[in-house]
Amino acid sequence: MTEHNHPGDSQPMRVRFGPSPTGITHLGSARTALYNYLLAHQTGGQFILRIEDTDQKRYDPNAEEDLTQSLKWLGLQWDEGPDVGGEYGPYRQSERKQLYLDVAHELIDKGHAFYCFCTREELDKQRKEQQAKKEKTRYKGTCRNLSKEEVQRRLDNGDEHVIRFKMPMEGTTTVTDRLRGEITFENQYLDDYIIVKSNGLAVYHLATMVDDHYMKVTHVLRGEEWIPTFPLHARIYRAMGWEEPEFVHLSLFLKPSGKGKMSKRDTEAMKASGESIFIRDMKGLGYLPEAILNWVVLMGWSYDDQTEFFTMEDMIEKFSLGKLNPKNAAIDFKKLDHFNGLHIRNLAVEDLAERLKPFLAEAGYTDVDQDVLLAVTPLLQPRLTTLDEVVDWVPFLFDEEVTPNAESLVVKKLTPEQSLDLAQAVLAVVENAPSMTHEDIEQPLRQLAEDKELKAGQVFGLLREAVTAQRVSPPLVESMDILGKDECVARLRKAIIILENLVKNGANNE
RNA sequence: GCCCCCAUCGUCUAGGGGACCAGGACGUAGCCCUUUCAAGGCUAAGACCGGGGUUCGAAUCCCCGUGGGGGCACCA
Repeated sequence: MTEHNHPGDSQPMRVRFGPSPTGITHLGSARTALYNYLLAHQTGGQFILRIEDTDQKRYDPNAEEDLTQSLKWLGLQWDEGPDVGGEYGPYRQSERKQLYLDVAHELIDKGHAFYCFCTREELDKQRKEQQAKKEKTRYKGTCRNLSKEEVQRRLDNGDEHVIRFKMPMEGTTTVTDRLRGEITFENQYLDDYIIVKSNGLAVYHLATMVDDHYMKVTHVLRGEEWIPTFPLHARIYRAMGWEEPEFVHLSLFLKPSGKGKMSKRDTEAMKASGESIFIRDMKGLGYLPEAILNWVVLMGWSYDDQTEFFTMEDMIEKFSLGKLNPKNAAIDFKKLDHFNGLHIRNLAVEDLAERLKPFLAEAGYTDVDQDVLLAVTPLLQPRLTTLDEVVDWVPFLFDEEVTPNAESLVVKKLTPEQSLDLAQAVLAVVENAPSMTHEDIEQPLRQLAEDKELKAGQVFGLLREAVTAQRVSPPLVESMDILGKDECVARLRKAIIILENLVKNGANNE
């Protein structure tokens, strides 16, 4: 176990989030970005957004837009980045090509890197041979010790080439990860990694180290999938004589089953069941950014043995590298639902009402009455798990025509005739009440139930169907109050007609 | 196949040699509250991967197994 807190943890941290624009922003990225954001804000440092677009083949022009939209929606605004600038720009790797080349050449001059003219075909062949012989796969070193003259000759000749890092053949490389302590690799199992491609663009390994150095990044937070190439990264730093930042390799998110990382197939299966790991989808699914953040911050980090509800403010105050957990975590959407409910309940009524509007609009309720919305929102607040559920609760308030179901109007344990009779009695109570408030309506209705030797539930059940025509609804009396007495009376009359018809038809059938 | 990381309830986790017959949360079950549905309150079941050490004492430290995960590209 490493110590929990390092002396440098309270110094301003310069951290960066470096996504490659190749796909849709997902939960794993959101967590990395969040941790970075938290650290920067907690220490008064800077959160840098750097676009790592050195792979032109996989480049997706929509990815960057999706990324910035997702981060902004989550509330993770960066201090420096391609759109906002900063004194260490540019913040897009494709615009920093020369810088990487300069470092690569310096590495060559210092004897830490070399030009390689081997063709892909040769390389593939070598690799296959090694695999067939069950040997470790490592570059054979054909171009490792070419003479200066030979190199110059082939360069002048325009021969296609890459630049490789010269990894020692023997000895070990020890690197330090914040969560795991020292990790030692045997150099013989490492490789002479390509650091500049034949098109002249650096690969991740070079570009990112160069950027982190020149952008004065103090703490690198990245996924654990980078541990295998960590020795290369450390060696680049050391070869250049740069001071290494602190490296923190975060645990990976596993699919809900806990078996492996999310694959494309998994994400599609998820969508079918109304779940998604893509931030832009989660918005439409009715999740709050506050809830997503709260959920995700706890996948790999904890505060103490009790507290789990966190606002952004809480997280900024309480987050710490020392409490990070290196164990991979399976995604659990049930827990997200829980946090979403918690954060919905934590919202101010006006705020929640505003956030419900897009979902109402989606269902066709484009011009809802603001007063009605504000009146019903507190009733919905403890009942909603996701925002989209609002449409299940409010049709009775916003639909033009509300028609109760005849069968449902028949009260439990009563005949249609008795139900009709009861409905008329209920109508009388409602008509006589001065208002639809608890004080004016609840007690008379209970009295009615008592007089008729019925359970309160039977009376309220009939009334609920008549007034809302919904199987479930917000609390009845409050709902009636929102509707107003006149509307309640009208709906009750309509229900009575429906019951009368039922009784008539029932009689005919007999 | 080779290299690396990880290992506490089904899941997320607390745990830093004695405070642990292992605590919290989600989920599950039951009860209470209740006009529907929730929310809320209470309760229950549920875990230290196995084996060796070290130690008076191990969930905690070490080793070996096993299991899970990741990496082995002119992708990141």
